[in-house]
Amino acid sequence: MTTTPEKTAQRILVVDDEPSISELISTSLRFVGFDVRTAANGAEALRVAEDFKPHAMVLDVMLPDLDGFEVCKKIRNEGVDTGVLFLTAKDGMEDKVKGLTLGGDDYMTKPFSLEELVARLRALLRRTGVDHIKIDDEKMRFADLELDEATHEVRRAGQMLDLSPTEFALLRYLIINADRVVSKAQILDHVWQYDFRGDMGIVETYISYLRKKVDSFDPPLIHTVRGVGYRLRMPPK
Amino acid sequence: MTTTPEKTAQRILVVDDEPSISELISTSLRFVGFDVRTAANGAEALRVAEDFKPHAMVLDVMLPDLDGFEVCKKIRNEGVDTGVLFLTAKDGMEDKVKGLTLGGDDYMTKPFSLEELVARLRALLRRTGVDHIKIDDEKMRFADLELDEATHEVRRAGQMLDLSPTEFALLRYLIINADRVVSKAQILDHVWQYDFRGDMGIVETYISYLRKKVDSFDPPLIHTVRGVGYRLRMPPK
DNA sequence: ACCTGTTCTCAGGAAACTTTCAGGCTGTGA
DNA sequence: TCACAGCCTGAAAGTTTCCTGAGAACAGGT
Repeated sequence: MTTTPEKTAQRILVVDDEPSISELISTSLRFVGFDVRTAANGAEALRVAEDFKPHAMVLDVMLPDLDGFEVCKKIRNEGVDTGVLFLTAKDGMEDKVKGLTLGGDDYMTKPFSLEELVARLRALLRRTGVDHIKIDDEKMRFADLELDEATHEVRRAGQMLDLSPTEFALLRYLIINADRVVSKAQILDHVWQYDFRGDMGIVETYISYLRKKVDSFDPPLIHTVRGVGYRLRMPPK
Repeated sequence: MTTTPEKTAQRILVVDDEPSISELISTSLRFVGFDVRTAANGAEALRVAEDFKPHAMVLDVMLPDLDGFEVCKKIRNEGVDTGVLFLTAKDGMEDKVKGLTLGGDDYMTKPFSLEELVARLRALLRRTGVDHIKIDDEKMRFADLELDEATHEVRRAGQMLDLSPTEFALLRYLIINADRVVSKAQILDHVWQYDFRGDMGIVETYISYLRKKVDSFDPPLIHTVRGVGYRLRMPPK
């Protein structure tokens, strides 16, 4: 996708009281090019939002002081026009959040995968339209590979491939990082849910699956960099 | 949310004293492209209407100061020519509303589904005819499927199908989002009433019903995308 | 009150997907 | 060239998701 470093990085405010989660999210978002700031509670969020004027927020529903909805409402009342991606534990809370997905906001239940988070956040920004910033359309491409978020279709050389959800997420991650080497640990962190406690063998397994489907064509695009990780690229001719 | 004030967006005034409802409605309407303003009571509604000149209003019958009919009457006396979609709780009121809802106006009882609200509002605008604004016609199509908003009739390959209201709404939602994957959560949010507390199993059930009726033909159009949602599409040839 | 069509819950089973594991292969450094 | 760590891949077990039938609950009309 060659995400050229945007002139005006989009500003994201991350609000979560668990430092580990908060940090996990913010480093990921920075990594993919957002301008991130964090807050650990509602009051701080309000303060930060005031002059940071985020384009979007990642907002835990359950905060020590206010709840996420309050925070959201207050910030908007302050005139900050921002989309919100709510985070919620996988419990009853889900219901409460549902209605909000209509306005263009969105929500995810914990635990989630970081890829998923980024994908949703991008979709959200696209909808809530900060239109002076160039937003990539829903299709990602690399070489003769084409991956469509909206339809979940993947093609190679025009031919449709049938991928499972995990395969899809893995390929998306590779495309995002096209031409760069990504380690198995990175892949695990971004494609799997953040609390996954399995071994990295599973990445190998999925790379193998992907190769069978994606690289049954010529030339192969998924390359192993021994001792380091994997890399998506055109082979030098 | 941003929604850069479109040149020709139709203006809707939402009047409801419950902020949560008001917000739910207005964000939804903005999301589908209307230019929305809100008011929390009759007096404010009059004030806003005066210079906003809405093409239509969504108006709660029960307001803290005036009742919805009064508001409606006064606004029209001011010379603002606007259709009205009344909202009413599901109680005795219904009959009264029915009687008073003449002309091109319409009403719905709470809770409603947001898709329904949008559909009705569009129908209303069509009737009260702001005809310099281009309006989509009442029939939606996808492949050999044909769905008529006005008559609530559905055909596949020219043959009439008999769908229940929920089935109809679900199919409409799928057609609106033809070719894109929609998650069960999205479906639930848009097709079911906003306070529905059930689980997503019901979506599966209704998809199953729809398939029996709609996809007893060839080719099947309703496809499941495992782990993601459903998608209406022509199968690849 | 009764019938009818509709909505919703539930549970079994089928299928798809994920994860683990182990044996074999390969590249690299000694 | 050998040995070994790193990698690949098939197979099987484990888990999740989806489909569908059956029936309870409900509403509207007669």
